[in-house]
Parts: sequence; structure tokens; C-alpha cells
Amino acid sequence: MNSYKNILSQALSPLLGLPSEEVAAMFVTPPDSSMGDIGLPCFPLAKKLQQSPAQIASKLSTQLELPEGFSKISTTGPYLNFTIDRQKMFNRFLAGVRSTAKPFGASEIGKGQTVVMDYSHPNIAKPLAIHHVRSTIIGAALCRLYKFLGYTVEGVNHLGDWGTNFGQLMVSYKRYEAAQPDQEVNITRLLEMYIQFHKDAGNEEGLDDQAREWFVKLESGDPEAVRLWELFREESLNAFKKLYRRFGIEFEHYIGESFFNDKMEATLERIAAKGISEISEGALVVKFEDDKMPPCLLRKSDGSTLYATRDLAAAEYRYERWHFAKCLYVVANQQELHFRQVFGVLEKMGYDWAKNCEHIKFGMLAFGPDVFPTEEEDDTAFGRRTTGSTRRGHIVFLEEVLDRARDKARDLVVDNAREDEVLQHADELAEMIGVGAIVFNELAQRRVKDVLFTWDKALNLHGDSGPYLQYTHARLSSVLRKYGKELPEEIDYSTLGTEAEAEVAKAVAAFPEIIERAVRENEPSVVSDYLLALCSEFNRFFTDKVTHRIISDEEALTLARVGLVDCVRTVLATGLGLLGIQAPERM
RNA sequence: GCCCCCGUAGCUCAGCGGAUAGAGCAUCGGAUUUCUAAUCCGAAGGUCACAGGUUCGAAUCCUGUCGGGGGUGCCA
Repeated sequence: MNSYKNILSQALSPLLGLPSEEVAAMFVTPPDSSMGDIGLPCFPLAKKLQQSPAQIASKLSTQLELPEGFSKISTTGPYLNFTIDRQKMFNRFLAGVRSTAKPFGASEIGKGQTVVMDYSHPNIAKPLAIHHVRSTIIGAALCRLYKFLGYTVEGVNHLGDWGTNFGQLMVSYKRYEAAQPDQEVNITRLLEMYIQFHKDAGNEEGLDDQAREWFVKLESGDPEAVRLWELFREESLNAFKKLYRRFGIEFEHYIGESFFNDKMEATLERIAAKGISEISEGALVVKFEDDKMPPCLLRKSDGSTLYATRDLAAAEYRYERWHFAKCLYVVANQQELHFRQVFGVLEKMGYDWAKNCEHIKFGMLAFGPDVFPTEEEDDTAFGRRTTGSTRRGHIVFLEEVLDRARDKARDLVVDNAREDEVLQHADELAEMIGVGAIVFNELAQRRVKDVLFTWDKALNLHGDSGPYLQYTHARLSSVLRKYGKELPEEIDYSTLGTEAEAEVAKAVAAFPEIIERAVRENEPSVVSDYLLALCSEFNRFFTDKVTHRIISDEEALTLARVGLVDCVRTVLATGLGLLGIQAPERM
């Protein structure tokens, strides 16, 4: 589409006396393709040319020679509309889509640049829950998108693996161990211990003090405390990785908060050396001019460091190690101020790369009445973010969500199977579809919006959903199987020509721009939205079996249509892959 | 008090400066001898929270109001 706009803007530029870039920025898409494929609103030209927009449009339509690649110039009131030559359009739009050499839509514009993606960052000793999943799924999708554009991506899992809460766990563990010495520790047990501690601490004096003592032991390197810390961390990590695998996610790095324990002093010294920190009310802070922002606390009056201190040390470390072009923090809205402060301190420290750090924020998760009938109080005890009352055990576990989705998908797979192949792979398919539904549900909305989690919506397998995209992929694959023959590398699409085909081809051709926009806005929902539109366009085409019989006696037309099917399939598979959703061949 | 985000169809959401504001769910009605009906077509459903402003043109940009959520120096 861009190349068509280039042709037009160059043809129009001398007539309008405007640079072609300016003309190119004026184009719009007509509401209905029967009006044309590219439109030019003539309103802004009225003043300059001293004529009414409608007059300008009609004058231009007669003055302008039909540019190469177009079949019609028309006007609708003040709009000058151009229709692309259908015969030539298909070969232009679909060239390279099926290329095996370079995936369609991929590019090298990010070559040589590194993007650090901080995402997921769960807390040790707490199972992954549905409210962690947004950061995980959005972050992973962004990683894939950046890689697709040639960037080097360093995905970092900034684990919440340090804090006074470890002392609490140790107190609880010691009691628990005495009662059941042979029981293994896994994440479920860890959570029980955490809940137990808070239950006990409510009734027993001195338990909090014991927890503090254990944490002091841990900080001073006491062997038993360190052993327990490592045990808790290891077991938690095992549980996290099991779920990441179901999403097909692998982190380049697990670098938790604890990693920065011995690096914060140096960071604080560098800050002090810049003369931007001061003591206020006993604490070490960095203040901001005009009190635009509350000061950033770096050290408590008792000498211990804070969350921001750790993130500052981490930012320095990341830049030192990777010299990133961008450092993106996929973290909930709630921490907006925290990141503004951290980035503000980095800027005051004189790091010019501070401007390349960005908080990729996303909305809160609320539970619908089919999940929890009453609202639970928030728990921000530790971690990059938490919602839901973990302490009291009110939490929706991610594993449960995935299992329920998978089971529901399995029923549907078995009910609808029309091939033995499908039944034989029912379990695999159910997993693909169930997980696909959950992932899509997370990516279907713009990040900043709060999300209402309901079982009904998350487990939706119809309509605008992951399974709808997967089903379309299966149908496309089925057509290719039915065709049965190997498709040649080069296909002549010029026998295509119906409007439905044109719409499908236009949708296919839009893919690269969609990817660029998704990356520019750090917004995976741009892709999910697009894929729905693409599938909707194809399904409309596909349902019309009378005029759009794909496999027919007409050889050239059949080849062109099967080729178009393969183009859609390719783009859909690529898009789904970028979102982290598998594309089944049958279902 | 101050700061940030969000108010679009009954519900969940797209659209974020251009032509008649679009999907899905739910409701109602249709389409299957024929490449997968987990699909498709149609009907119904909207003072785009409100009020000003900018503009040839505003759901979209600016200001204010109201409503919802979040944050706000010793949690993360």
C-alpha cells in the first residue's frame, strides 16, 4: 500500500505545489472500497488554492493522468479517490508473502540494537497467578516482535527473590519441618507456609521479631538461612518454568533482586558523588525540582535500601552489560510513580540513556463475580506487583486457569472432531487451544485498560478469540491439503479480481505495517486486532462457496486462489507465533 | 490536597484529526448435497460521561467538571 501512496504523492506533488511527503501524510482510507482504495480529502487545500474542496477534487481528477498501477480516479464530494488496478494489484500485494528466504513482515531495522525487556518478575514462594500473567504474556509478545524486526532482545526476569518476607517463610518452615521432617518443599507448600505465618502472627507475640532475625541472618550470610533461601528460590523457579513452558516462553536471564544486594552501595556512592542526594527526615532521598514529584527514597533511616535503590542498580548494570537502545519495564500501572522517580534519578545522574528507559504499563486486573463473589482486599506485600489477597489464600492460580481452559477445549475438540487425526491428537490440540484462548484474551485489549477477568470471557472459544484464529488457520491448512499439490515458489495472481479477493489481499499486505506499529507503540493488541480482521475477511470469502470456489477446474484461477490461501495462512501463522499462540493444522 | 490512567451499544472492547462510529458476547431471524457451521449473512441496539475551546472538520487534540480505578518519603 505504501508504494501506491508513493506513486500518488509524487504525481500529486507538482499539481498541489506541496512536497510529496506532505501529500503522503494526507491520504485516508475510504469507508467503502467501492469508492476507492486510497482517498485524498481536499479540505486543507481550499485556503491555498482559493477554491472549494469539491472543486479542487473534481479539478484534480481531470488534471491528473491515471498513475501507473491505478484503474480509476473518482470524486465523492470533497474527496479525490483512487482505485488500484485489480489485475496488477494482486501480484504487487502478494509478492514475497510466501517467501521462505525471509519471513513476510520481518526486517532488519533493529539490527545492532539491543532491547532489554523486564517482564514477568514473579515473587519467590508465590505460585504464578492470573494477575502475573499480563506482564508475562505482554512482555513475551513484545520480545518476539522486537526480534522479528531484527533487534537483539535480552528478556530479563527480575525475580522478587529478596526481602523480609523470607524471614517469615523461614519461621514458618522451621515449625513445619519439625512437624513433618520428610515432606518435600514445593511452591504450594511455600504458599501454605506464607499464609500460615500471617495467621500465626496475628495471634502470637514475637513472631514478627523472629522473622526479622531470620532475615538479618540471611543478610549476614548465615549458612542455614542461605540454604533455605536457595531451596525456596529453586523450588519456586521450577514451578515458574513449568508454566513458562506451557506458554513457550524462555527467558534469556533470571536476574533477581538479590543479585543487586552487593551492587547498591556503589550506586549510592555514584549518586552521592553527583551531589543530587540528601538526608531528609533521617532518610537518604533524591528530590526533584519544583516538587513535581515526591522525592525518591533510596535508604531508610535504619540504613536499609529500598525498591528504587535496587532498580537504579539494576538499570546501571543493564546498561553497562548490554548498552541497550531501549530498556522496557513491563509492569502494572500502579508503579507509574516509582518508574518516573527511578528514571528521573537516572537523568539527574547524567545518564543520557535514561531517556531510553520506558515503563510499559498496563491496567489492573479485576475479578468478575463468577470468580470471586465479593471483592478481596489488595495485597502489595512484595513483588513488582500483586493483586488479590495472597495472604489469605484468595488467589486464582495460573495453572488452574490453563487447566480449565484446556479441559473445556478438549470437550469441544472431541465433540467437533470430523477426522480421526483430530481425535488422536485431542490432548495436544486441547492444550494448544486452551492456552491460546488465555493468551489471546490477555493480548486482545490495549495494555492500559483495566481487565475484567471472568471465566466466561477467558474460556471463550468462539467469536473474537484465540481459537477463532486457530480454527481459521486449520481451515486454511485443510484447503492446502485438499489441493494436494506442491505450490510453486512464484505464483501469478493476476487471474484474481473479485472484491472479496481484493479485500483479503489488502489485509495480507498490511501485515508489515501492523508489525511496525505494534513495536512503535509497544502494543501487541495491534497485532491481535489485525489478525481478527484478517480472519474475518478470509472467512467471509471462504463461506461464499459459489463465486469463490477455491479448487476448481480452472487451473490458473485455482493456483492463484490456493496461493492466496497460502498467503493468508502464512501471515496468520506468523502473527499467531509472534503473539505466542500455536497454529494447528487441523482442529 | 496533589499526580497518573480510564469513561464509546445491555455486557466486554476496537476506532485516537477526515466521508454513514465498528466487532464479539447476549437477543431475534436466516445460511450446511459441495474446499472444516469453533463459520458466515441479516435485524435490533449509540445525545462516543458532561460543558466549553482549537479546527474547514473532533469519539479522537486542549481546558474544566463529574464518575471509576491507581498512586502519593522510610512496602514492593
